[in-house]
Amino acid sequence: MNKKQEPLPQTDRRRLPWELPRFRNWIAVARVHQLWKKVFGEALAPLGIQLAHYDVLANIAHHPGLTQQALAEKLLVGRSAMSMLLPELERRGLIERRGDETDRRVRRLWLTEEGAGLTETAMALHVARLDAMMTVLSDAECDSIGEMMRRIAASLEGRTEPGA
Amino acid sequence: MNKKQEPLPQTDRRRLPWELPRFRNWIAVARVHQLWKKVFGEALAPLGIQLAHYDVLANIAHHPGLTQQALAEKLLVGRSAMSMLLPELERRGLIERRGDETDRRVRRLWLTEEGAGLTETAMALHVARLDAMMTVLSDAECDSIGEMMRRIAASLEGRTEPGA
DNA sequence: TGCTTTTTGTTCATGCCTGAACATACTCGT
DNA sequence: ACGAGTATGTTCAGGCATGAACAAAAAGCA
Repeated sequence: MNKKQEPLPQTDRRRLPWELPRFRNWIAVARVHQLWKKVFGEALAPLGIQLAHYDVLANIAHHPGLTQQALAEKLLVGRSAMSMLLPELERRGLIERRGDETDRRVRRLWLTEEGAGLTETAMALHVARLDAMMTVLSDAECDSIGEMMRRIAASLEGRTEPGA
Repeated sequence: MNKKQEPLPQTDRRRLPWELPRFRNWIAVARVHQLWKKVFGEALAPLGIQLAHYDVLANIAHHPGLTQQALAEKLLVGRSAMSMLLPELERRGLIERRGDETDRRVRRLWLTEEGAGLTETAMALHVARLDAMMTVLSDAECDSIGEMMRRIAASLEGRTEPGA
């Protein structure tokens, strides 16, 4: 209507939320998480596994014998994702799936010896990279982030403190 | 070798990093971000768009006329992702791609009137949801998260402070 | 000017994830 | 013991991402 090169007045920049603190701060969180996934994913490549594989292996290491369902919940993905991912890890000899003896529906997950070794290496790498990333924070700052994030997670999952 | 039900001694839990503060704290960050994507993605569904679409629209609103390349960098994705996503948004009449007059390689991105309206609605929803999520934080806490995250992002991107 | 290098965007094969539909197996009430 | 309801895992079609190969256009340089 008015100018030719800029077809619309476009959204009024002063109305945009980029200047709201909460908005800007959240953008920073999202950006860091995305960057981290990129960086750590690349660091993991020499080990021959990907981020999704690592998450699976690390969780089995932490909770040996857990079911596919429980693993999917921990990873915040659907069960079908596990049905597609796990056979590959099993084929590579990193994990073992064996049926539960009392409930023949479930398949419980265990690391093989090779899988446990790889997982330990990968987790050491994980910790090293995290330490490197967090050199810009003091221990207290890092802890305060964790504490606040756990508070937010509780609120997001609907489980607000019983006292409220 | 030893027991039958648990084939391996499994990784020694005391050696696992889940008890390291930095590890645990980072897990919380990752979890919150994933939860948020789930929650906000569902909130966006009634508007007929998905998270990836919203990110595109909001960034065009913030930087009207930016190129596909610049947009991809802001979103931390490859250029090809834009080549596949944008035609759909264009077909739905939400954005407009027009060639630059002086550089005939680039295609600059603009919101249509309809796209601008939808984006404004979606961003209002975004802000509302963020406010709801962050009620468990004080303004100062929220700001401190943002400040620390920007510090981490700078370190991750390799651009440490010139003073160091 | 003319050649090489770089930049921008597209296409294609591939991969992980989703959500619905399904088969199997357990559970609970009667 | 039986049947309805529920839970676990698998399959499949579809969607968004990647990364390499490609075409077109611009920029650098002799």
